[in-house]
Amino acid sequence: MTAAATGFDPAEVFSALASPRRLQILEWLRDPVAHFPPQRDGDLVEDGVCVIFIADKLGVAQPTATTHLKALARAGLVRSKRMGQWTFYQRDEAAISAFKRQIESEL
Amino acid sequence: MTAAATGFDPAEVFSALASPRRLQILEWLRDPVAHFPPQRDGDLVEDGVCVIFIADKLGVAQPTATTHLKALARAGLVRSKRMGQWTFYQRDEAAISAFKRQIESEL
DNA sequence: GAGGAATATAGGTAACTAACTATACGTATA
DNA sequence: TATACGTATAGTTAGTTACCTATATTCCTC
Repeated sequence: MTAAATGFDPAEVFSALASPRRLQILEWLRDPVAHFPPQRDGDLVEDGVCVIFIADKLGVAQPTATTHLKALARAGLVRSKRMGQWTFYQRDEAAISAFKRQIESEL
Repeated sequence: MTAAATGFDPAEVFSALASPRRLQILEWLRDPVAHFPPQRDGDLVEDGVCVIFIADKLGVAQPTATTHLKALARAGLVRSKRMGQWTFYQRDEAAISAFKRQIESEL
């Protein structure tokens, strides 16, 4: 019931979080302006951060970063926004808060 | 700093939680009396639940259950207590609460 | 001290994950 | 319209994980 109600599969969310790389991404995305350079197209805060910035900062190839970001998105922790040739990723704060509440009561 | 202060490696704890089996174990251990038969040696609540009960209820072989339980113990979520030939496992509520607080502030 | 019981360890296999390179796809620009 | 750029997908490889069976270890009991 609870999983269906919130839309979370707890094991999937925990799997997404079970990676230093992905935890690092989530931390950076808490304050994109502090961690990434300005973007030409798309606002760091309003739209999110483009894949290449994240790949570079992580020190991994772009497809690897895409995989990590899609894992976070599948878990519901981040949202992606496609704008032209860019895909911007940002935290889904509402979903993250909902997940925290679920942990608080169920763990 | 935070990880060292609490003793948690967040990625390791999340890895431990990234398994339906292990989440199930943690849930059962919230109320051992409701989920397991009485034990001859060792109190379900005071001492914890023996490995075989957990293996049987999970429907896996005993070594598999041991592996899951050691993963939870390494993450700090459960404590094991050896009494004679039995090893009893119980939740470490203080550690679980500390982890929840860490998530609340850091995630 | 021999046998049995509970747990741990060892060893093996199948499935999954993380990383890479190469390439395809879609959009913008020259 | 050709080219370049950002992202996604495909394919490969190495490492990890989950499970099993078999066996070792430890402890209790007779």
